[in-house]
Amino acid sequence: MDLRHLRYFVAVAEEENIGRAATRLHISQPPLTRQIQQLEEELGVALFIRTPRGMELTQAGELFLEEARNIRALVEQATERTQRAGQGKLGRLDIAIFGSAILDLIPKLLLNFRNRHPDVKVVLHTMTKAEQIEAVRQRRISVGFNRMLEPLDDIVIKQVATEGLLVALHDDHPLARQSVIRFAELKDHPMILFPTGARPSFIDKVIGLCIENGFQPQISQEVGDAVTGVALVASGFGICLVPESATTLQFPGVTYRRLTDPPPNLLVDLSCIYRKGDQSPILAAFLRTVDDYQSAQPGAPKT
Amino acid sequence: MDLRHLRYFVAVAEEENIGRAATRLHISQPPLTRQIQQLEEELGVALFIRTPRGMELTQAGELFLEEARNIRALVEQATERTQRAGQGKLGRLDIAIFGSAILDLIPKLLLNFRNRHPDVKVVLHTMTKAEQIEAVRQRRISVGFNRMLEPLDDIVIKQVATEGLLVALHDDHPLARQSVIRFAELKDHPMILFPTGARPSFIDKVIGLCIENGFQPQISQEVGDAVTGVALVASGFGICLVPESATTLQFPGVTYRRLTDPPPNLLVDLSCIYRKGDQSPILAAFLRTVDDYQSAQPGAPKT
DNA sequence: TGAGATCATACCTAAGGAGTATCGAGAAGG
DNA sequence: CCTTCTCGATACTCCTTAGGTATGATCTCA
Repeated sequence: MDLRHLRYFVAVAEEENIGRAATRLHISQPPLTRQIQQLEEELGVALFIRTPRGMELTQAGELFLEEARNIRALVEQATERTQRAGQGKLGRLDIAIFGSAILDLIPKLLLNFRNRHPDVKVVLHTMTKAEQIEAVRQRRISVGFNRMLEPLDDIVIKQVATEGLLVALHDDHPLARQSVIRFAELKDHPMILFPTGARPSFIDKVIGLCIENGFQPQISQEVGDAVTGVALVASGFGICLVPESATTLQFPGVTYRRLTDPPPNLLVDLSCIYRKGDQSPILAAFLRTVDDYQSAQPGAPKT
Repeated sequence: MDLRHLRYFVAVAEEENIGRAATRLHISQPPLTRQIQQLEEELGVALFIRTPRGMELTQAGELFLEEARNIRALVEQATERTQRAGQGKLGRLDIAIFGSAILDLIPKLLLNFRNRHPDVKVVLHTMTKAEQIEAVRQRRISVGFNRMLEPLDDIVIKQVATEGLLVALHDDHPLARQSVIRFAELKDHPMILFPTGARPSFIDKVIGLCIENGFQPQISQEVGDAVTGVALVASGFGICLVPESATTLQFPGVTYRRLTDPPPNLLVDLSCIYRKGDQSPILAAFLRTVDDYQSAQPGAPKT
């Protein structure tokens, strides 16, 4: 049996007349007669009763008509859904984020993407950098977001944004009286550092900056992520260097101050990674969303 | 697209290797390659990623695999169900019966039929003789049961059984003391007759017999069916001639007596009618059940 | 009885599915 | 590092079979 047989059968059943059905199918009558005979022979069942006035469905034929319509609808739906999936409009996208970096940019990106592709299910996973790389390799996730990534053979790193560094201070902290602060002034103030774990990371950036400015940081506490760090600032544990996006966190008693040093050194990146050679149309659509978002932003990227 | 495409696609998806899939499908590798390409081209979607080790489904491919399996299962189910319908094992059978003649034989026939064809839905309709003939012509019913049918061009009459006549009497009735009764003895005893309405019918048979035996029946009451007639006998309205099968009705105060006259005249038929040329396999199966039932009965048919 | 439908049959053409042979690209192994 | 193996893709041929035209067989209806 063939989908053609079903199409022809439905036409004949609806027209109750082979000639008219043939016209409707844009073929001539004899081949249609033969296709119907063939179908009946294959099923071993009479689907029609031939009358002098045309073709009349048998009971079995009526049943088969229902089924045939069902099948044809299912086929149509399958092609349509598959095409949508092929255009990245239907399916699932697994994204990994790190600790607390979900602060500003990433929620906006996700929102954009979901508006454009409402039928793609976005699943978020929290992973460390090493876990993300492993998960991308094993295809458990399609995209991972992280900072300070180092080049790898099988993984593409796409810079999404660069952010400046701010100092988070308690309102009562002496430096909080200054509207701007030079990095060197941070010397001797107890400092909260993050994240613990995977190297190289934001923590190394901060320590490096301290050494460049001629001092060893006085470590008050090491914590897992920016949220915890800022929470400790609120409790008076010390100061904490954070990326700009952390200002979304408004803790009572915490103020953020800009650093006056020339920016090149004071920038930290946010990038995403994905498997080199990944052809997934959903990934492609997501990366397109990222690009579009960047070009819509004024102070943004360097692709 | 074609069911062949689906079959091939599923095989390749399952084997993850065109060569192996081709072997499984009993074709060679190149045509399979082309069919898959064709399918992808028609859908406008890459279903597989070609790797040096074989074929790997894309996300769209995975979706399409599900759909394809669905469709194939549905096709299989459709052919199977249609074949069963063609053998009269699946579907619906509309049967008409008259008034109260459902007394003995018909329930047994229906029970037999339902045991053999559990997936055929039997729908019973109560109709008069004329309604049955009309309904058979219009195909609202497939079979009708009735008595004393007269030949028609477009309808087949199949005799199902012949039954003798009995007299239903009240226990107190003088004739009830005799173990057997001659028909002529019924003279002058008030008689309940049925059915009213459509002619010719059982009532005419009874009146005919009275006249043959030299008397006009003394009509006490005309009623619609045997059940009502016997109920009136119980209430002392008179005697009532009924077919044998009415003995299933056991009313308090009612006894049945055999008539001693030679039988040929005292027989009444039960027949079924169906449309001449009706090819329905369900009808055929039902008629087969009737035949089998008759040949299983000792004192039965004359086909 | 003849005209008009309707489905079935006979025969031809050509589209396309399947086969064989072969290529090209990676992966594996000495 | 080069050979060999595996896998999918391509080129070309063959033959099945869907579709076309012409015609036949029935039945209805005027």
